[in-house]
Amino acid sequence: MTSEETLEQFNLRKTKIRIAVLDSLSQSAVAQSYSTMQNALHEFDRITLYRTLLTLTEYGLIHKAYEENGESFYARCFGCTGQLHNHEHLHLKCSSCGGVECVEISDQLKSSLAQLPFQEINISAKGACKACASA
Amino acid sequence: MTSEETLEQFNLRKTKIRIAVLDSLSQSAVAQSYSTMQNALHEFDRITLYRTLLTLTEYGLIHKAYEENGESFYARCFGCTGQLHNHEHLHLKCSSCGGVECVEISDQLKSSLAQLPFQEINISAKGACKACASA
DNA sequence: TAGTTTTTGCAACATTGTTGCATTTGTTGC
DNA sequence: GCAACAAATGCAACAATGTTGCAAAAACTA
Repeated sequence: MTSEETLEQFNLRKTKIRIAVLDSLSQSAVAQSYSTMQNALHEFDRITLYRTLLTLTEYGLIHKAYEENGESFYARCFGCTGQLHNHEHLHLKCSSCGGVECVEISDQLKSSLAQLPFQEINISAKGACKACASA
Repeated sequence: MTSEETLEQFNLRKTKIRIAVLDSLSQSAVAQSYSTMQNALHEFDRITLYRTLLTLTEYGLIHKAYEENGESFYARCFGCTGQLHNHEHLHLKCSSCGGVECVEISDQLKSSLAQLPFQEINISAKGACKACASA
């Protein structure tokens, strides 16, 4: 599904920056930081980018995958809604390239997590991402 | 062990703010945010607080337990060094009082995590902390 | 295409992170 | 306790991000 179709499905206006952000995150293997996106989308105002990220997060189209030292990394969200996120993965911050990758987790780990009496469980880790590990 | 003795053990100078920060975090059941500490320790300069947190983190006396929306929460660190942290717990952000609590995790979950080929594995969750759950 | 609603871009300000530097404080040897 | 040295503090200054208000522009609807 194209970014335009996705926005239409959620009854969101198809503006240039929303399409650009969704396109960019959809094509990216890793989650992107605010500053990275700001550089890539420098034709747009930074406040507009900020508000676009808020809106897309609110509707569950993207989510903040990782946050470190005040830097936020956003990823395209599939199978999530504004309320419920698909947490069948962990967020791996690559020690080599600095990118943030979503990694599937084992069934054993999933069942262990399912027993916890908490919501919004989030696992992050550091190591080598797929691209850097195979390089 | 008192905060003064701890600082001595690590060959760190026993300054007022270091003792105040260690005392505050040692007595606190939950991790404290930068702004909370800034308010509590307003007789000290905010840059000094910032550098104190850096130094104590570097020596493994405290650690950044949780980070959300640019707000960092610090906790007293026991059984950790600058290099290796004791990650036998998860960080629970209380939906009610906003505090961050360290919660012990099950052996099953520990063994699941031990199988992951990553370092610095960190789990955070949202729910009711001990104090708020029993209230 | 005109009218309505939403979004954008800009100004403005708050908070946090960060560095340089002069002053103050902690520590050590006498 | 005091002098001397090293380290830490407090302040100025600036960068990045977060956040709100508002007029202009763009997207949608009839």
